[in-house]
Amino acid sequence: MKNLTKRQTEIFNYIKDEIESNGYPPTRSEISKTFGFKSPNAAEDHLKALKKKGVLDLAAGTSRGITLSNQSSGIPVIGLVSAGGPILAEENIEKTIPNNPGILSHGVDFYLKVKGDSMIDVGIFENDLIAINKNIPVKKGSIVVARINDEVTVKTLTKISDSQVILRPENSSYSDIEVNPKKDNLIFEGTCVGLLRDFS
Amino acid sequence: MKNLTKRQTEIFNYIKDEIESNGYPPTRSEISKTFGFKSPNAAEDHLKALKKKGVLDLAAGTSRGITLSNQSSGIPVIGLVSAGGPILAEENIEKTIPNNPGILSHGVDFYLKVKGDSMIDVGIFENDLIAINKNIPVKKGSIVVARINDEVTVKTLTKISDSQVILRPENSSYSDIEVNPKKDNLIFEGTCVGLLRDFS
DNA sequence: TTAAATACTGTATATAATTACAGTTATGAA
DNA sequence: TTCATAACTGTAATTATATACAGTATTTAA
Repeated sequence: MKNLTKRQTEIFNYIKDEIESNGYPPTRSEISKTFGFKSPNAAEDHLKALKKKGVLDLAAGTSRGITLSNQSSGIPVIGLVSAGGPILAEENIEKTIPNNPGILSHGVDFYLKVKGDSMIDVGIFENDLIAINKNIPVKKGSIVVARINDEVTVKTLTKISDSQVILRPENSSYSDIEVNPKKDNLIFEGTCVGLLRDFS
Repeated sequence: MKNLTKRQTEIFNYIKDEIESNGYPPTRSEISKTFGFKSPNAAEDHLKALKKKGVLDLAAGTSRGITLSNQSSGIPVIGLVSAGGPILAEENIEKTIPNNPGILSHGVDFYLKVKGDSMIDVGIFENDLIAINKNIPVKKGSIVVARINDEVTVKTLTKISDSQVILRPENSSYSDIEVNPKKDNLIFEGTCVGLLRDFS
């Protein structure tokens, strides 16, 4: 998101939520009422700012003519992760796909396109898209996206302690990966909350 | 859909399309303009009829306050198929989940909840939801939903001719199923176009 | 055959909604 | 210091929108 202020983020999220739950965007006065503005122009100003920052579009003269821009409405699909930067860096985003609230039980921050066959025993195949939530605390038994010394991998987390983390490939041809979080640089990028496969 | 007339179906589909492409529902006059009505009341009447038939909801006094009802916006998830009737019969619908245009390359008519392990070698596991399109012509190599003498099954179609159809389980513990369409009652319910798995 | 439903036209009005203009106050960058 | 941005209040006007009422003609189910 393009440097939204705290307040702008609040407004933007409200609009997004309204669209999702109501099926149509809010009016200026509905926004004002929600945030306690005494003038609908406060909402108007915010909408203009959000439009200027490219996160939404406004249809002139149209009631409730607010739409989320492509940039802000889609969920990024991450292909290969380049070394160094954050996983959601621009250069890693292969495309975005529409948000699909209600299909999975958890929220999805991004999709990761699966490489290799290390998880086929749990039915995760190459080129599947796995849905990742960044905020669920990782726990034993979960399928996690981990970054070990800048290499990103998807495995089942089978042990987690201060001195030892074990990541298990779900494929009998591969061996467990043991990581010492004190020595190695281990980051959990998120937990797998779903899987999407497209037969095209 | 609850016995919509031809005209009502047209109106309903237009509203659905507008919501999908614009992000918000149309007004009475937009509907009227599209269909050539000379009075916005024609649209009003249609909306009332569609509401009465339960396919949409109207928020009173609210501009563009049209929402598709759950019934009409969701895609049915089929659990166990009872013998005799059509696969999409009311009693087979376990729940509905929101439509997700843009995620899969083909349209989805329903989801089928997978039973058993006969397709695990292609990564289709028990309780996965497979997305089914009813209208794609079935062809060799596709994963299809077939009904053989009233029993519904998901298999790979490996041979199809007038006298012999072979359905292959993707699990080495199972054997091919040979069907003679002249003797057995064989119906193809659709082609698998995607897969959805929820890790909850 | 009769009433109800369908599919509209035509008119009218209250109110919902957008949006411009004129300000105020605070903050951070040039 | 000064200007741009942010975050509002307050007022007002045009226009967008919902929606009622009164009709007409046709089709469909009881």
